[in-house]
Amino acid sequence: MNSTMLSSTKIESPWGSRADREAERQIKREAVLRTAARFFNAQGFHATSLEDVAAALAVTKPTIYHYFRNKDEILFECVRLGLEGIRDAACAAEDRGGTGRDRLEALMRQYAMIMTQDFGICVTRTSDDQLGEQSRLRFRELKREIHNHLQSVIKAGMADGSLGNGNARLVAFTVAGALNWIARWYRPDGEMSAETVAHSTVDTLMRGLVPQGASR
Amino acid sequence: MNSTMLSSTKIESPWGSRADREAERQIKREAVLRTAARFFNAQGFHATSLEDVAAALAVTKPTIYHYFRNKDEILFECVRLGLEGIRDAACAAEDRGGTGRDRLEALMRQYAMIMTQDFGICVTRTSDDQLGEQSRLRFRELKREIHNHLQSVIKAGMADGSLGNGNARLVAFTVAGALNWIARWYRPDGEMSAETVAHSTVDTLMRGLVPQGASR
DNA sequence: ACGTTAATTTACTCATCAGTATAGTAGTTA
DNA sequence: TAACTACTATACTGATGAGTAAATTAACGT
Repeated sequence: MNSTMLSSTKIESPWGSRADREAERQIKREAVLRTAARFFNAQGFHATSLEDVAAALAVTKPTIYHYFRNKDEILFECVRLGLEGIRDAACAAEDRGGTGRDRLEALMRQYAMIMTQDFGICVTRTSDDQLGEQSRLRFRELKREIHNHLQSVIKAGMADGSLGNGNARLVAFTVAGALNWIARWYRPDGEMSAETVAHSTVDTLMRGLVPQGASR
Repeated sequence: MNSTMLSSTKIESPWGSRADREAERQIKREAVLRTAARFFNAQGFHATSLEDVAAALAVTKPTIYHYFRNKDEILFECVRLGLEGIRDAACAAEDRGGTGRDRLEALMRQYAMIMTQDFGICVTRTSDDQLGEQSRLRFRELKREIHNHLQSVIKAGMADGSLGNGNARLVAFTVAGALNWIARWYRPDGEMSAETVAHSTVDTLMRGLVPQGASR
């Protein structure tokens, strides 16, 4: 390539070095988070040292500290990604129209799917005592937000008659428990696909254990 | 009291010093376990030092080591008590007669109740990476045993028609998730009694979310 | 070429906490 | 009273791991 072929003023690349760098940085941050989440899920938060994470990425610990303030921030970002995924699914479900039951079903399916993924699993396995004071508050805030969405969709369904009546708060906990628990037992390398698990779990919750149409 | 009233050979007390001591020892062991379980539940296992536990009992760390080999043994004993409670409830439910559905309902109620208590909460909050190699195996063993009981009662109900058909393994996970989750949100000082929560959660699982008698 | 900034390393510090060595005390037995 | 055992405390060791200081290299803009 001959430089005479270019005009004197160099064309600003849309992938200018500034943005490039920033993108690189984000990619690296994400890699750290994903790796960390997998370690946390496999060995637990406290049993995972940042040296483990660094080694898995073939770098050293201070490199990680170049991207994150501390271990707490890493854990929080992991659970944030998981929780925001669920929250977004909840918002999408609410906007989607249909009966309360339809919306709840969509929400639960999405929720269940996230529970089979790295950051979703991390959410269920993280208890707030593992986070620092600030993160703990935001963690609780996000969880409460999701619980409120869930509860409100359930209430809507009870109101429009598409769901049976009951204590919406308690029903929400029951649903959340069943869905969250997926993260504890599901193995991606097992026989069932995530979709099958999600579908089937939602179905069980919706229809209950007693035979359909059974008197009571 | 006059010693001449007693025959020359002293009567061996059933509360002889030997047995007395042993009983004292058990009481102290239990106090340690209960205190430890509460700390574990409130702050997490790793965030709880044995000095914390000792201080709460107004003794020092080496005293605890006089009753337990190590921290791992303490955690394991806590979860063992919780898990054996559930297992015993499962066995009792199986022996109790009635349809599969009746037995499942009894089992779930008991299970739910245990999930509102110290050692039961400890079970749900403990992940096996927190235990040593040996304890981890026994922990998993006990959990599997419970899962098997649960699954077999569900299968029995499906077979005798008192429960709707489905994938028993997956249904068992759904049930276990909803029940285990109680330990995460239930607060004894809240509005609902443990009995109410247990009853209501079981009811939701049994009847499902859709209105009864709904077509589909 | 030159200074600046991002990225990464080696080699540390520092705190925490599980677990122990050792010694002292109280009650029991002979 | 002497020896023994159970129990508890003081004062330590040792390992682990979070987080940092400082030096090094690579990349970029001017």
